[in-house]
Amino acid sequence: MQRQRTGDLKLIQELNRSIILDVIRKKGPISRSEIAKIIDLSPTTVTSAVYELIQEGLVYEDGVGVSNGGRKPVLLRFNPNNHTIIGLSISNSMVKIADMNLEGEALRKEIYPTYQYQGQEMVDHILEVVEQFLFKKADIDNCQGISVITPGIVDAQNGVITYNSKLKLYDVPLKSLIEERTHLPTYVDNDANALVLAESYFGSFSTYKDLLFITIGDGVGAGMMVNGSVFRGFMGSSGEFGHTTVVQDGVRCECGQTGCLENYVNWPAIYSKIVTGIMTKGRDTVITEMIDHNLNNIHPKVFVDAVNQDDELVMEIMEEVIRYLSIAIKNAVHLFNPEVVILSGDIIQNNVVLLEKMKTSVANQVIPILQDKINIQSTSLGPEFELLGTAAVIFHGKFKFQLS
Amino acid sequence: MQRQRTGDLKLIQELNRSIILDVIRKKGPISRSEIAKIIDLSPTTVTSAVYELIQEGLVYEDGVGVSNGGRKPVLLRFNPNNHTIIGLSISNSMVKIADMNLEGEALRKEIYPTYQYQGQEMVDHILEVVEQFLFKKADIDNCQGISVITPGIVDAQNGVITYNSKLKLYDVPLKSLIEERTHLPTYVDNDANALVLAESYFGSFSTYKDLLFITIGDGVGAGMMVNGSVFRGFMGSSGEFGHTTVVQDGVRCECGQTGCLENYVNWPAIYSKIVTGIMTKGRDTVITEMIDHNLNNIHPKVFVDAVNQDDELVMEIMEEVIRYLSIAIKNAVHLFNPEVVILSGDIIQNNVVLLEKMKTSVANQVIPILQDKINIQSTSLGPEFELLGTAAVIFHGKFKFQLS
DNA sequence: TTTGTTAATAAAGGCAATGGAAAAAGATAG
DNA sequence: CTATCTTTTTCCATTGCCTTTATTAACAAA
Repeated sequence: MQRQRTGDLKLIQELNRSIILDVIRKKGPISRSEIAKIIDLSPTTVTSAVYELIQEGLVYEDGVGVSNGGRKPVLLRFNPNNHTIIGLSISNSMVKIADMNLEGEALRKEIYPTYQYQGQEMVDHILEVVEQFLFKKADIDNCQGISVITPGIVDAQNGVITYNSKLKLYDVPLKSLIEERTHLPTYVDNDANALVLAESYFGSFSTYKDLLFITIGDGVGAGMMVNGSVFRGFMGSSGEFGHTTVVQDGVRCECGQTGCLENYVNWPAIYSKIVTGIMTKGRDTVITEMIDHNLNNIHPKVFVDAVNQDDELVMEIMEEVIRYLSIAIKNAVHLFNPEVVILSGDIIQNNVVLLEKMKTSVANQVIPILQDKINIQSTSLGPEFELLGTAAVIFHGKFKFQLS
Repeated sequence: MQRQRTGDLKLIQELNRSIILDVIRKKGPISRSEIAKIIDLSPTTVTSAVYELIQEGLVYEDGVGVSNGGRKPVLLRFNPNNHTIIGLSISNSMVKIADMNLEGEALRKEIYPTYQYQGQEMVDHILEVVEQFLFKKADIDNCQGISVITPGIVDAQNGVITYNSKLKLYDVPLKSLIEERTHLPTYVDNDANALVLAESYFGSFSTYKDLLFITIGDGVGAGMMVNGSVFRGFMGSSGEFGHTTVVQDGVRCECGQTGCLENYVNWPAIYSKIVTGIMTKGRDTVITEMIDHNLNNIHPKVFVDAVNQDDELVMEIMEEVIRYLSIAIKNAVHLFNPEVVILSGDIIQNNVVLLEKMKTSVANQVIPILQDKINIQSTSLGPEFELLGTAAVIFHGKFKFQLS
């Protein structure tokens, strides 16, 4: 049993600073006195906390506001540019590394393919990328640390990649490996967990406290935010959403089971259905033109475009995806009752039709009382979502007060 | 957005007191100096905190321990008997009310049938029961409050029963209704949520921080403990585990869907399968003797006894229950990764066979890395589990430090 | 110019934890 | 049995953070 943190004076201060910084980030520009009113702290305390935050370079004064009948308020803003963070996103196909500010805006970014590396080769590749990147970095001083996110099961506490079958990474202590080489504090987390944090810090869902975040790509994963903090599960393997059973005695999955959601809705599944439609069944579809008769050109974007053109074949395929996905989402909603379900992945981007149909489908399947509360949205993170994920993890670890 | 609590000296004290009380409860009898060592607080702080706890009657000194080479330590114990709590458990068939100490041991207990009451009649019945019970109670002074638990969707924050279809209770503000009449602080919570708390406070699972608690009775519900605190979901409707889809196009459920878990594994389903086996199919089973040829005598205990006698018909039925339940549990485990899944309900009690088979079945269905970590146990709460549930809710609300 | 209001800061006081010293109560070596 | 060392608990002065109560700054309205 990990020891719980006890209370001392430092704890009060940390907590209050964290709350004040949060208010400035979310509601800035804002005056000291308004902060005091909002969170019910004495003006004096706010003043001294803000002084510290300004010293640390996290906050700056930015002119004055309009008077409410007396002295004009001095407006405070969050300053994301005084500290940098290094984000590293590992996916099956590539390694992205970037130097960012505290809002996840990239100052410099590099992308490397994974060269089909697996196991130790992959680990070496990652370490090499980090070292090379740091070598070119001017000021290490303001760097708050390195944040690594990856699919698979991660022990975030110890910074170990426990299990990633596609990259063949088993019990890789990435945190210590990177810290040894760089001497920078390093965080390692699961990608879906990081993305749900990012939605909360940088996205449109900052006011929500119970989120279910679902990514659909080569695999299907989920991240959960519960009572305002990421839920990782006992071994850090929560969110194995892709292996929800949606068909009894369905197709075999590499996990050893049959009928796993993943095999019905991930991109390879959709891709192969499109190909089958075109080649085997000789179906007429707008895709044939869009890809210039080259099947290798079928990418998620093509799928979405076809949906938006109301293509018959693609709509059929999408209906099937929705059918399976909505069963799994429905079950998760019954267990979790999140305030919003956020979908992400290439086939979701700009796909309003899918979102609407999904919402209807889920609403039709849940218990009556939840029916009109179902809220399914697309991710608000934009194209650099992985980087925002890494930034969120480090921001959370460094600047957010947590008891445990 | 509900305002977050800011830090002051009172917060520190509350936190430390709560931690110290917890240590004494779980590890007592224990000396002041050992507490200081365990939680890394200064001995001085422990002494003064313990002084307060003794003043409040929550802790008492109980003799001295063996010396470790110096002065003998004074041993401290948790004193559950100086405060009382009133627990009220509402189920579909009865209302239980009891006067208890802080460990959930009943001093006085009364059980009323529900008389098929529904809606307002039921509410009046509950209020009547509470008033009558309080009327006979000698010392109201030490009473910490009233705790009500009930199936269905509950807004625990505001103490409102949002939705209970069987008792036809919709948006009943029970907390205010009871507080108006009794002037005692009242807590209202969902039964499964309360039971998972009880497992953590009074059961064998106090060291676990991520629990999934499943009740099987007339309905099927789930309570979840996440990072050491109960997870209620956005509207308080988390844990609607009974409406997980386990069969496509299965039997119709009263929720409007088909194939809900509930209809395959709850007691009415099992009961009707037994009756069908005996009456329609003329199956030979030990049950016929056990119930003296009267079908009304078929109770969950009979089912369990038959299982333990390896009765063919009953084993078939149980295998079916396990098949459906394990699908749902498997999905939940993938999403949640709880440290342990706790099963409760009449058909689970003393049913080691079911537990073992369930464990095997779930383990065979989860992703490889989880296979040997699957931990499924029977509830440790004993026959008065509802009362322990009510006690846990009030104990948690009154004596457990929480930030939010 | 006077008066009233809002914003920010300064000084003093309250309070919880802490570290050091001391008291209480034994253990142990000789 | 005495002197010394340990362990446990408590007392006291100190530290540090928040709050209350002025005080100053800056402005609006009359």
